[in-house]
Amino acid sequence: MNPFASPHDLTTGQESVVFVVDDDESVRRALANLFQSVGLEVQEFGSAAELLHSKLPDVASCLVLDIRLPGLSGLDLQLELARADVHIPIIFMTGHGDIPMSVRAMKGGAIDFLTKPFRDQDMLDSVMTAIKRDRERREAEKAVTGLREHFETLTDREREVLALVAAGLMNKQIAAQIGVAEITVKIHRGRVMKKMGAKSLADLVRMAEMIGIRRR
Amino acid sequence: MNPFASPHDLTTGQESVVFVVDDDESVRRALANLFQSVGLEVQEFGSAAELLHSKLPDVASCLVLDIRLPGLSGLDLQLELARADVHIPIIFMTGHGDIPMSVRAMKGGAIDFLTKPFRDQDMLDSVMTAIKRDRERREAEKAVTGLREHFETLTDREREVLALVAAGLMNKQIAAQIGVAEITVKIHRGRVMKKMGAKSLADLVRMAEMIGIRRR
DNA sequence: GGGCGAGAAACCTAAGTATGATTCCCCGGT
DNA sequence: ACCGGGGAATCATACTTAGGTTTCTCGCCC
Repeated sequence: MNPFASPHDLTTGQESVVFVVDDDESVRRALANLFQSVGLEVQEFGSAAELLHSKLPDVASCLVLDIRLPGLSGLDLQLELARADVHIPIIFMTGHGDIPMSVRAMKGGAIDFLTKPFRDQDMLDSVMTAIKRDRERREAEKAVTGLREHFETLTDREREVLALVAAGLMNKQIAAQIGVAEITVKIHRGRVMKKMGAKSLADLVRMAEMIGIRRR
Repeated sequence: MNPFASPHDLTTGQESVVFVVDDDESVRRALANLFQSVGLEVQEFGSAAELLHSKLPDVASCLVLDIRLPGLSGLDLQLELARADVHIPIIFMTGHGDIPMSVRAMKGGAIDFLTKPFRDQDMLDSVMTAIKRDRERREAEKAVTGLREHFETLTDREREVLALVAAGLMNKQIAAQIGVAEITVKIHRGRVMKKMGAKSLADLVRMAEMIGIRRR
């Protein structure tokens, strides 16, 4: 073992993990070696259940799955993850797949569907693409989550005002619409800006867009 | 022929066309009948070149392609269309395809990849999905195009001011940044609002987002 | 009592409009 | 080559409206 080994991905300069799910240990080992050779961290699983029951680290990652697995198949696992709202990119491998399978996998959002035997480089390319996509998705998600947290701290009235402000109404119009004095709208509005951490109205409008606020 | 035949899709209530590209005329006729039976308009082509050289109508539509075609293959055509920035949804059919082909097609954005023989209903489902997606894409595109047209009428200065306004700067800050008096900024700003047809600052910010305006 | 909503008064800043004027530059006509 | 017009940018003055903050006061309800 290399004492200088790092948990960080030397290729991308950021932490990332590849989850390998295959019932054949020799295949898992071979893939693990391949990924480790380019500085990627690897976790191995022998079945879909094993992966579903483990707690996945919160870093950019991807799944490398055999289609045929004991218990849940790779495609079943893909469906389960989607149902659980887990959007980790998936790369499928198969020795005996068919076209409908590959189409189903790709429609389900898979990054790639490789037929064995495949070239190591093809697998690496797909994994790199997958991890890059996951990193981007995580960043986007993080931004929205942060906004939503701030949004949670708003009172009902403040949310109402936010929606109308984002819709472009003037304070007096908002006041008429919700039946309060204009000064009250100003106070709510000021609180909304502070709570949301918006530095300008433009900022606030963009935030409202991101968390999908619209007037009913 | 039904004298009450309409150019409008009876199923979706909106005009739409299916382009069928296959070198086998009997296949084309069969597909055309299938699509017409549910009220879809159909145009047939014997080769990729035929389709590329014809002017496609500007309505929600999709492509049904055989992978194997004389001249450009279905996959080549997909690539050509993407290069030409034509984003019409594609459904592939094949009698002798393989997994890498289907994966390539799906990665290229295909809606589906059907192996012959397929059930009529599967084809219809895919076509309906494709047309729905195209209609949505067209609507989104139309909105952005309209905005861009308005944006084109702005002078350089006005665009500069728009970018800074959308970034949330105050008039005085914008004035300092571009080295003019605050009153001048106000004038530009007013013109921007008028030319863009924005009814409020919130409106303008959303427009700027849509056409991808950001401060350098 | 404390959080929340509402609001009055006072005050200040920011934004928007109207009018008029100046300068620069390009374009077309003579 | 000379002249006039028009668009664009700039700015001043003068006002009006909108937005925002602070302080204090109520009323409500858990």
